[in-house]
Amino acid sequence: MLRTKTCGELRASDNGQTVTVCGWVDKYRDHAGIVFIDLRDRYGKLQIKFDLAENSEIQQLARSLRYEDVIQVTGMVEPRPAGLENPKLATGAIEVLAQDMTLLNKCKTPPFEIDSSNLANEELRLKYRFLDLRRPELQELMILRHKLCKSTRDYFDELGFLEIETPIMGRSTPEGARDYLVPSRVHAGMFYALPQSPQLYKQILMVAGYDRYFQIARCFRDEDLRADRQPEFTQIDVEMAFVQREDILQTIDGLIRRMVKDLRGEELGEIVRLTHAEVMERFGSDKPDLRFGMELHDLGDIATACGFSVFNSTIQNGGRVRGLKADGAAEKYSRKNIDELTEFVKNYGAKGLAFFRVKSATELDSPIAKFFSAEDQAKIIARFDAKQGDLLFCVADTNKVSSAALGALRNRLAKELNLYDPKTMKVAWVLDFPMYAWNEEENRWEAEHHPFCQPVDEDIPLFETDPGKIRAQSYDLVCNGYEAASGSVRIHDPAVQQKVFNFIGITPDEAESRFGFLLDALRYGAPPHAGIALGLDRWVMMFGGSDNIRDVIAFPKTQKAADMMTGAPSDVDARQLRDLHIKIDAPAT
RNA sequence: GGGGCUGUAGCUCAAUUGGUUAGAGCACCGGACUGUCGAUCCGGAGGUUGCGGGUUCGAGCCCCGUCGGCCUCGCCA
Repeated sequence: MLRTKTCGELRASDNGQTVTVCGWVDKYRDHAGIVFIDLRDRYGKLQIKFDLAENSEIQQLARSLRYEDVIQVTGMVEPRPAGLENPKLATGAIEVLAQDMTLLNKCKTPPFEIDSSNLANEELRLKYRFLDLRRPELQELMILRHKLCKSTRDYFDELGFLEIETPIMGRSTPEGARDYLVPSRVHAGMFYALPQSPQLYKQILMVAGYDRYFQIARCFRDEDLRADRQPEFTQIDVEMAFVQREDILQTIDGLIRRMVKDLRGEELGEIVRLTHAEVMERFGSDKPDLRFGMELHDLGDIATACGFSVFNSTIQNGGRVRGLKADGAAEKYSRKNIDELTEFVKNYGAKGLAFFRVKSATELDSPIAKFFSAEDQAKIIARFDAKQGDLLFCVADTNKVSSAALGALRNRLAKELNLYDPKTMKVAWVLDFPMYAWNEEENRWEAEHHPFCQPVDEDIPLFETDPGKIRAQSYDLVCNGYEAASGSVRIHDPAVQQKVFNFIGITPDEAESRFGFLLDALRYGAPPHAGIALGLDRWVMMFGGSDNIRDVIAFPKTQKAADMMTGAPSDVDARQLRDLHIKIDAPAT
């Protein structure tokens, strides 16, 4: 070992010890006769003192140190003079008087300063990820991620789960996200697909008798990125046999409580259970942020009879008029601000955004107030339980658009109005998702969750009459506006599975060719089983208070799925392509 | 595929209505300084304004194209 102590662990009780520490020069303060170096490693920072009177050779070397040089220092732990302790540092009560120093490696002048208070642009930081990862804030997130994995493994191990790895190179199956493909050298023209999730493997593990499985599994989806989506990401993947929905919910409740306990030392509050229909109605989103209220209200009855043609025609056409209330925000939002919000909701398909400032307990102030009778104005105010100074927003549109627009508006307003403490976590289950959704473009029914999800038994007759009403035995766990986990009871009857494939337009031949191995497995004594997968990266974000998934992944990709550090993806040798029987047919640039 | 924001010194930013030699802080280099901790003080060097075209007497600023980054809609069983 090149060191006897780390930079974060020395305290006043270590006074008098001779120690050897290693680390990076975080700061240097050169006073000629005395030089201070703040030495940094991932455990903390430590002040090293170089005193001319003690050793002039080391002193001269110390004066040449620059940011991010790597040094090894041997010296004596000393108390700092009274009044000169640094309360900002855990090691601030002491310093190390250097007796010997080795410059282990010089650092080129860094392209940006390792300083979270003045961040360089992200593109540059991603290119020099090895420098950005030195920031204590990112190191904290990596540590948090490790702890979350450890907590997960401990929890499942204690419950008798087995962590089993599944292949990265698998078979491409239809449905779902676009696959990342790996060409086969041995089988010309054939491809492996990277897993979008280990879904089929874990179900087959259930058939194989591994009734409690989990895996911290890398997943790949070739779709466009978002602030919370990377092309490769990590799931805590779970599956259990001989269980019902309730068993999964309770098992995962336990996991979340364990994580909160282990990472924050806190007891998590209630994990409420809501239905999909309820959250769409109350929050306009299937992943509502429950840290604040600001629920949606329906104005359909008032809209039908009011004098505002936009409202009553929307209702006549089968649409909805709904709205939400921003408490006391009437004066906080100028007409210009509201115009911006109007543009904002247009992104979600809304044609406009009606607003009312509440003038009194019975009167509204708005460009469209004249279309509403005194009676209607009072009704609207009562519906929102509004008071003077509140600001009301309404969207008149299809059910889907009004939900999307108001759901997004709700999140935006809450953020702007600081309606919640970003550190709190509000976790809830969303149950009873619809099983299928009609795909307008492809003119067919599509699985909302995935094709292996078991319908609610009593809804099965609806296949013949009203498939859109069939509820799935699926469940999402939402936290702070993120979809944090998603799962379902699976189909274990091959006949039901065949029926579902058929319903979503996969012919028996196709099902047999694409999913034959699963159907076959189901025919060989498949136990009833259910499972779920948690988005590990998102949980780290939530625990770490980050709103950017790149912060919680050591080597993330940019929005165009590129790695700025390594330059991936890249072209390859002609030889490699020849081996893989591949000819490039890219559009000319 | 669509919408929005963005690119000026190594970094973070500024630069009036299109107008002189594109500035500041930090970093870097040199010097001073024995108790600093965002050290301080003095001095210096540092620019293809992402790239390509256009308009103009004159472009960091306007126009067209292009490349990269970020947010977002679609997409993400």
